[in-house]
Amino acid sequence: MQQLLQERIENASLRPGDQLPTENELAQELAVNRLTVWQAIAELSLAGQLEVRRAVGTFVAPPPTQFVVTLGAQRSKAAVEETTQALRGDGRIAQETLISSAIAEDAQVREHLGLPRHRLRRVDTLFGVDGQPWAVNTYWFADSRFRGITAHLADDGSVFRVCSDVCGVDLRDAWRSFAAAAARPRDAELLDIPVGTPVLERDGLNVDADGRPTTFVTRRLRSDRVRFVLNYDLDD
Amino acid sequence: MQQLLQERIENASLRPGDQLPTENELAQELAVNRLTVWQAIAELSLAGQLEVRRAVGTFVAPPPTQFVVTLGAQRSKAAVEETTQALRGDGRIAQETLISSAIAEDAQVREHLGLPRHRLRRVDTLFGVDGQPWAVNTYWFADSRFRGITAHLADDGSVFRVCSDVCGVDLRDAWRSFAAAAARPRDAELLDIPVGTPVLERDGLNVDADGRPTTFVTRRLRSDRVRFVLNYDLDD
DNA sequence: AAGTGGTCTAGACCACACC
DNA sequence: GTGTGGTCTAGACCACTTC
Repeated sequence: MQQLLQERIENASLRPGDQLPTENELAQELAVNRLTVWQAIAELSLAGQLEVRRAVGTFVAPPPTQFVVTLGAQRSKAAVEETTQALRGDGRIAQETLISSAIAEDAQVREHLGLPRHRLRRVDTLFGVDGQPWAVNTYWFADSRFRGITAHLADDGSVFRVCSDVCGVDLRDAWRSFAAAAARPRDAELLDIPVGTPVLERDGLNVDADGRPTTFVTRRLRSDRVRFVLNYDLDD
Repeated sequence: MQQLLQERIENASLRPGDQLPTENELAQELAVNRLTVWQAIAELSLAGQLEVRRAVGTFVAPPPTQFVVTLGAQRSKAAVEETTQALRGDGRIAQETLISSAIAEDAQVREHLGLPRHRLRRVDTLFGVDGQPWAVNTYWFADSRFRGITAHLADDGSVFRVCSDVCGVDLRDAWRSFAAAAARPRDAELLDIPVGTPVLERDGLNVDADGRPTTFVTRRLRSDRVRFVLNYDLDD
């Protein structure tokens, strides 16, 4: 029934922005319970096909308009922070605010960083653009190397900027990885999206000027906001 | 209540693989309705934190073990099909099967391909590894350039292989883009996942030997299966 | 105040995995 | 057969937006 309802809604040839009948109307027309209608709509909403505005109505969602971040394919320097730069060039205001900073432990991060004897610090931040939440970031690094960084981050939450300007450590990218994931309850709250909504997870390892692994970063970006592009050089 | 329930489950210090109490037990213990329990579990399941085995029980999901596909950062030739190659090197059997092939239209695809006067063909395939579904692929190209391709695809669903071996067109990558998306009902059915589950969407434009845009490809990959890595050269 | 979606209860039946 | 999760109904109350 739920599936049938979804197909009906899909095939109703509605255009983006169109409003659906209310849940009560749909329930009556199709002779099903309103909860059933609600569940069908909730699924399509999670799938990004419908936009539910509480106390207003349910609408066909417009296709997402994502901001495109171009990845440096060849550069190794200065690729760090390219998102912020690109946004600035687009006339937007990017801001990173500190959420938490604490000593923590994670086996996988340790493996990436390769610092068996160091205490690790985990710093969480929220990245926003024009006042809207875009990403939750988690930074990992040896506490000893950036001692006292938390105080600075309270003023300026941009971790890489503090690493560079305050601590004098120049970072460059070693690698980055991309995957899709579901928003966990904590992500969901910070990003203002329902639990389970897709997020784009971008992990990365940064090394210092001597090539030693220094920071490991996980960003979880709202999938409706960002897309990454990798351009290939065609003149080989 | 639902949120409270989720927090309880999260903080219950359960290890991956542990089984939760049954829905009836949870409902009774917490004095809520079983439907409420079910909804809370369904959300955490969508978020990838729980694994529900129908008629068996609900378990704490193990962290995903994703296959890592390394992106060529510098190459422009032969990067096409690198996933298949990497899988083969890993001893896995990759297979692509034709789902549909038809003349179709899409404004955005047309913009990418830049072929205003050609009829476009859309080919859909399912990419599987070791018998498991991994991705749904959608290929777009000028029908005239690959006329009669459908018959060949019925035998060998690997579109790029047919383009090269049968049609004699050598493709290379111009760009690729990465985003997270939610599985639509059709994706969900083919990939054997619930609607709304995160998928990794990888679009790409391929050009022929002369650099002319030739095929546009969208892959939607199961997020629990694949992750892409971009390595940076460090010797500059 | 009226109407919308969000959540919850109580109860029922079903499909499925496992023994 | 037994117990699991999956779905559905009927009815209720709530929070929120809009007028």
